[in-house]
Amino acid sequence: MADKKRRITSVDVAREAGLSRGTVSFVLNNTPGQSIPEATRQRVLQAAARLGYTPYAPARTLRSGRSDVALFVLPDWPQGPTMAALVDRAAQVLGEAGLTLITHVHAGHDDGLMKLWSALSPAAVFGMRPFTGEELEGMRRVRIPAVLPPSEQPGYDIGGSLWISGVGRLQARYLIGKGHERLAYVVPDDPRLSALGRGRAEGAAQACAEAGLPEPVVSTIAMDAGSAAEAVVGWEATVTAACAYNDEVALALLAGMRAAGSSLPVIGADDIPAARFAVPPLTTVAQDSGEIGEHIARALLRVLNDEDPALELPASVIHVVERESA
Amino acid sequence: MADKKRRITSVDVAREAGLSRGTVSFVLNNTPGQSIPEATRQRVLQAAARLGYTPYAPARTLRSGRSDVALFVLPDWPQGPTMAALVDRAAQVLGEAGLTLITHVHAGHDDGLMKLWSALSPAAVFGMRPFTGEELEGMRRVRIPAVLPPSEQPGYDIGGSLWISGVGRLQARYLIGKGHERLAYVVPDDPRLSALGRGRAEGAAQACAEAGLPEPVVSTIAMDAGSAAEAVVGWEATVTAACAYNDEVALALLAGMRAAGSSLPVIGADDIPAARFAVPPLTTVAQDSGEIGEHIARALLRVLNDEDPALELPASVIHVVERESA
DNA sequence: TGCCGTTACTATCACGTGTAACCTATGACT
DNA sequence: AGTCATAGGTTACACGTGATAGTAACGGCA
Repeated sequence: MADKKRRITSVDVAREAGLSRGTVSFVLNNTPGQSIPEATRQRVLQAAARLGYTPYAPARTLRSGRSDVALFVLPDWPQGPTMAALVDRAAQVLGEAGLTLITHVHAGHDDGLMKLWSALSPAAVFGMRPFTGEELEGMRRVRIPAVLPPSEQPGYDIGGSLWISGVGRLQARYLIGKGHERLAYVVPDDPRLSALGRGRAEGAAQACAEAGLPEPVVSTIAMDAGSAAEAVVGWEATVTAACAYNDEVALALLAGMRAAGSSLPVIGADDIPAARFAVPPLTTVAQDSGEIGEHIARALLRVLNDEDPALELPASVIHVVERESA
Repeated sequence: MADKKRRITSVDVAREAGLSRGTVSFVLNNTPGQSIPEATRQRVLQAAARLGYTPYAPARTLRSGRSDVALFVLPDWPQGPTMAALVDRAAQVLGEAGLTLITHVHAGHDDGLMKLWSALSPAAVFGMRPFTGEELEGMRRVRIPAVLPPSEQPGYDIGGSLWISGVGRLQARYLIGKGHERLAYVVPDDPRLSALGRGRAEGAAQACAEAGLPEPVVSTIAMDAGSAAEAVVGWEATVTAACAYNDEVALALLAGMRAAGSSLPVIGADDIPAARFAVPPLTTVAQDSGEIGEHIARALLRVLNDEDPALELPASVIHVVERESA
């Protein structure tokens, strides 16, 4: 076999079928407005199958100006199963529309994103984190058809506020509904999470304001029981319940309270698998990440069709999972 | 602005600089064997910067036959921070070599991988899970230069055995070192995890055999405390300590033992953040995922240079984190 | 018969890039 | 003065594909 050398192109298929390359292309793309007898069509299809022909994406993209990959830019903070389910479902929906979903974790410690666009020239990009002005400018330059950063981009807030401040709001409302009036909001000291942490804390603050209550005390902790215990002790008797930025922080908080000998209601966020096994089992705000993923995918597809992307994400995609910690 | 219409090509840069496109290309790629005076070089560079020129990847790939994206195929089972750190580090190493790392979670419920190769035509592919024969055949067809599935491919076992059976072996050895002679190995009932679960259980079995002990009892549990309690009760008094497939299973097991009123030593795997906050804090096997990521990246690069990829992964990348659960 | 319309194709261009081949002054050397 | 090497470029081709324009054969119809 001359295997190692050349890739199989549509020219090979044409030769094998005894037809011209144009005809092959018409058949393989079922180009509308062409009349092709069934016999010829089969001849092409079988020749292609026999040779194992696969169209070469770069050439196709170059010619048509449209690639069929969609790109999700993920932030580098730790991603749980929530995000995985979201991406999985989005991939499924986009796949039905002929798009392949790719994810890229971008740590932000370099200008990798620029390279990424030029390396992929994706048909659509969605950012799980807001893009910087510089990044947006770069995308504008290479004319990427669809951009949907969560929030911060007016008109493009695909429910970003729901994931972020919405979660905080729901946590606070739940505790307020249980009769608590002085809340704490606990965020981790990981700088990568600070933006998101602030956003959720603000959501909680809004809920408090709506209920005519004072703002929550915001405490930053390191991810160990000692640091959490310090924070708990610092609240003295003023705080009666705490929201955690996510379940891991909530677990740290529970550990801290065990160490400090205190015991306050705690509500987490994300419903990680470990939450149900905590002591006590953790009450938390869960997201229907599959639905969110589908939602994002559909919005991307609408943007690709030059339609209005702004779909409202139903509030039902986040809800409280009540266990015993609050 | 005629913004929306055309993308900026090297022709535009050439016109702006008052030179031919060839010269522009030579400068931008600093092609060796060309003599270009500094003045001209600057003229080109500044023109490119002024216009915000970015080379168009599909065209470049088409011409050169070599794309600069590397692809990690991730399995669809839940990925923790371990995998994230691995990918992040690998992306960094590959980035230094001019490659952009892309990840794709493949649920396996379709033929998406085929599409993926044709959509990306990556320079290199690494699979976090073994590939099927069909998939390998597809890759061979489109002539993807590098393939490094973990294990199962002779000569391509880039330490796969270390992550899989190696972890199980280390868990069992630790418990054996503590004087236990009858072990259980607990795997989750998630079918996506069964292959990996079996692999780790086999590692534990090997360690037992080496120590002249009977095989571990393998128990499959659903991820809730009730199911875990059942398994624990089923062991009666024969089992004196348990290895868990991962930390989440270990946490379930601890919850199950609380429910069943028993208390056996348990060792987990992966060292997720929640492990240190468990009751009791979880002893577990941690992996230095950054180092593993770097390792994989370097192996990929070697394969791209037609060198031998087989690097030994040092055993030090996995180690026991001793806490109180075992 | 002459003209038209349809069928079933083929020939050709364009996409943007990398690079081998070619071209033209300018000195240097015999 | 003639030859030649070299710096400093320019031209032309190839990569594989999608689509548009063209063309030969053929049937229908006046």
